[in-house]
Amino acid sequence: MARTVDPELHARRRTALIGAAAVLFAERGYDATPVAAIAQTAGVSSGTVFHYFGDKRGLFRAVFESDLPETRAMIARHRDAPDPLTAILDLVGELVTPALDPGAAGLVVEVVRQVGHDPLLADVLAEDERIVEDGLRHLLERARGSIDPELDPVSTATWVRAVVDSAYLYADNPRATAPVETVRTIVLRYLTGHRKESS
Amino acid sequence: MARTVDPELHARRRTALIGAAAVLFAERGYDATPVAAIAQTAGVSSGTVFHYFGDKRGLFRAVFESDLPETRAMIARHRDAPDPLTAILDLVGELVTPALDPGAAGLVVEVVRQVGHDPLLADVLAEDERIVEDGLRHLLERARGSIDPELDPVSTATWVRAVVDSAYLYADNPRATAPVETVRTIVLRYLTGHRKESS
DNA sequence: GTCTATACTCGGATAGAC
DNA sequence: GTCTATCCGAGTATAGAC
Repeated sequence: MARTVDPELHARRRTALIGAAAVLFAERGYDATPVAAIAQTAGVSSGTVFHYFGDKRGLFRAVFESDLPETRAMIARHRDAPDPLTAILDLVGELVTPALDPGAAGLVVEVVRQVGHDPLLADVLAEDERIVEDGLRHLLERARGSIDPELDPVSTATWVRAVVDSAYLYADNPRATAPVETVRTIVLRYLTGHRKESS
Repeated sequence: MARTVDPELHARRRTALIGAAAVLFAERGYDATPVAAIAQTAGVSSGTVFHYFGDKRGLFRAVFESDLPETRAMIARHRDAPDPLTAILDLVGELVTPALDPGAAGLVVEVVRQVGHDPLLADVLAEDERIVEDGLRHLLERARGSIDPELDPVSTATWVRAVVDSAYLYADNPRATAPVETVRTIVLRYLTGHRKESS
């Protein structure tokens, strides 16, 4: 045995690296970002990166693994809210908010690029999707009374997620104004707009 | 002057190549598809591909350039329809329909991957977006009376397009059932659902 | 550093147009 | 019959995998 590292320092370095990786991968793209640049931004040596994450791919994956706990917490927070429809809208708002980050669009592109090359990354993303979709489905079932009864909770949960994702796709489109408010409105009207149905 | 080729044969070869390229790029991805495989599928030699499209990138681009005229025609067809709201919904339906194609999801991924590497491809896609968004904006302005008056035509046209694109993003998701009908419903309710607004 | 796979080139062959 | 745009496909240079 040798030196045991301060676990708090360890965690701080991890988050620093993940943060730097998210920014640089988003700005310059995965291939064009040397691991050394990320290490330097985070203030550690490039060897440390490999020690923490195994390889460059693992670092990229960690960016998304790191929000799994947050996603879980977010879903848990809304799961048992008194008004399920309001909970769905608040959840949707929270899900869209990170799309306001300037790097969001860049990261989306890199995810699409990399997911085909890294099955483990695909697993991480699938897990994230599962968590969100389960939470939405549960809330949709609870909201049965206040939303369109024709909407099947399973496919509707997927479509709500689809609309949320479109905000990420359009994150750098200047005409896609007020994403949080707009996506909330679209989802609210989709779920409740079963009155005035023509055509 | 010398040998002028039968223009019909020329066009047939072009479409055959574009069709084969669309299928193979969607199935195997851009990098993993040799030009020779596309040439063989289309029944021409690999040299002909370069003769027609310049380089591999140009062939990929041609897949999307080739539906610019169709997009223009589609927009023109709906532009002066008597009922603008119905026209918007029909247009949305037509825009989503190609997402039913088995290759749609694969092609979307490849577009996202390639667009950063090919400014000319970006131009083609931007032109397609411009055509669709102009058409939608025009119809939204005409529909002023029958839709939510708070909706700004410019940003709403973009958001409608965003919802349409989400159907492509989710084209291979088995839970995203009935994309044409669902996207039509989402858009209809978004545009007209200004009654029951709570939260 | 080696080696495979493949994007692209190029000289020659072909098949109309005149 | 000649001339040349078009097409073919083997060859080459090279980028990426291991």
